[in-house]
Amino acid sequence: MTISESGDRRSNRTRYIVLGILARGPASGYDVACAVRDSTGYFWSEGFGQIYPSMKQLAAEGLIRPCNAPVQPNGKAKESRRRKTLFELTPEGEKFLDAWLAEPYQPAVERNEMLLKIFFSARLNADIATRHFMQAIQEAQAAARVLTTLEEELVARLPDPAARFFYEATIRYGQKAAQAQEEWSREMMQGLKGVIKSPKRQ
Amino acid sequence: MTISESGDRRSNRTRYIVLGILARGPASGYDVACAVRDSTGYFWSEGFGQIYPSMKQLAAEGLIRPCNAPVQPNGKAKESRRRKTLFELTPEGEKFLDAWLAEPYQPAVERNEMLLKIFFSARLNADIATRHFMQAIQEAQAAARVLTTLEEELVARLPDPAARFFYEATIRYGQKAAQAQEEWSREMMQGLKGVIKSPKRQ
DNA sequence: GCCATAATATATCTGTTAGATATATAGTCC
DNA sequence: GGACTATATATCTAACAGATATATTATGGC
Repeated sequence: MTISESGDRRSNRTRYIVLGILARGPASGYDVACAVRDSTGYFWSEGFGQIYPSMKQLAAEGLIRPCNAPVQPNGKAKESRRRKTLFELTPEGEKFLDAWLAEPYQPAVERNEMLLKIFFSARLNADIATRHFMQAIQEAQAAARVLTTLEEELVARLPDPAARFFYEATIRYGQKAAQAQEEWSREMMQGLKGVIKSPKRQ
Repeated sequence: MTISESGDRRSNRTRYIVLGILARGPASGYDVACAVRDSTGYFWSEGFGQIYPSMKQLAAEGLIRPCNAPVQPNGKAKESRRRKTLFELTPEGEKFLDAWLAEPYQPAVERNEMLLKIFFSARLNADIATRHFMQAIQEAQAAARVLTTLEEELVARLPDPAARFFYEATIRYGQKAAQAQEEWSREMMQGLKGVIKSPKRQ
C-alpha cells in the first residue's frame, strides 16, 4: 500500500477523516458521521455511503480494528437504541494518518454553480443576476452564523490549546471566505446598477 | 423532463455548461472542453468523461443538434487534423438553459483537504502546518496571476459590455477569494509562531 | 508514393462521491 | 404483545475526476 497518492486518479479521501476522528477515541460508523457533521461539516462533507465501506476497507487493511471497549449502556438511555459497533485506530493506522497529514494537500476541484450562472447572466435581465447575488449574501451570512456558534463552543469541545488553535484556524478561514463573498456580492450588485440597465437577450 | 431539479439527487450539471457554451455558437465536444478550460476552468471543471456522454444525451433530448454549418477548412490548417462534429443549440435547448439560469443555484458541497489537514495538525510539529500554510499562499498567488491574465484578455474576448461585466464578476470573485486565502494563511502562521511552540504529539 | 509520427478530435473506462433508500436493532407506549 | 419510533448499519445509483483508448487527418522523410 503506497503512502503517496498524488499521482493517482482520485483516491479515497474518506478514510483520512475516519482515521483522524478515530485518533480522538473509539467510535462507530454512525459516531464518525455525527462527528463530521458537527465539527467539520462546513468544510468537509461525508456521507454514510462513503463512511461504512471505507471503514470496512480500513479494517481489512489493519488500519482500524473493532474495539474491545465495553458497549456502554449510556447514562442517557435514549441515546442508544441499537448496539454500536466501535472501532479504534491501530498503530499502523496512526502512522498512516500522520504520514498523510505531512504530505502536501491536493487542491480542491472547483465547480461553483453560482459563478456559472453569473458567467452566463448576460442572457437574462438584471433582476435574475441580482437574485443570485442576494442568494450569495444570504448564504454567506448563514455560514457566518454557524461558524460563530462553533467558535463559541470551542473551549468546551477542545481543552488542548494546540487542537483549539487549528480548529479555530478552520473557522477563521470560513469566516474570511464568507466575508469575501458578501463583499463581492454587494460590489457586484452596485456595479450592476451603475452599468447594466437591462442586459440584452442574445 | 422536469425543469426544476432542486429536490433530486445530484443531477447532471455538465449539460448546462455545454448549453451555455453552445449558446455562443456551434461547437464540437472538443471545442466545448477547450472553451471550459480557457474561460471558466478556474471556477468550473469539466472533463471529456462528462462532456461527450452529456452531449449525446442532450442531442437525444432535442436540446442540441448536429450543425449543418460547413465543416470549416480553417484558415490555419494546423488547427484541424480531424473533422469536427459540430453541434448547435435548438430553440428548446435555449429555453431550457434560460430557465435553469433563472433558478436559485445549488451551493457547492465542500471538501477542502487543506482545512482537513489543518484541523488535525495538532498531532504533528509546527513545521508541517507551516508548510500547508505556505502551500496555500503559493496557490493563492498562482490563481491571482491566472486571473490577472484573463482579465487583461477580456476586452478582446467579449465585445459585449454585459457579458464582459459578468465575466469580470467571476474573475473578481476569484481574486477576492485568493486574497482572503493569502491573508488568512499569513495570519495563521503568525498565530502559530506566537502561541504554539511545538504541538505535542498525542 | 508509402509509411511513421504527431496532432486534433472523439469516446470510454473505473474508482470516488452525493445523497437517497433500505434494513436491523432496541426502547417506549398503549 | 404489537405498533411505533429512534438509533445505527448498510446499500444503491447517478454524477463526476481524471485517466486511457481509439479514430482521423496532416506532415515529413526516404
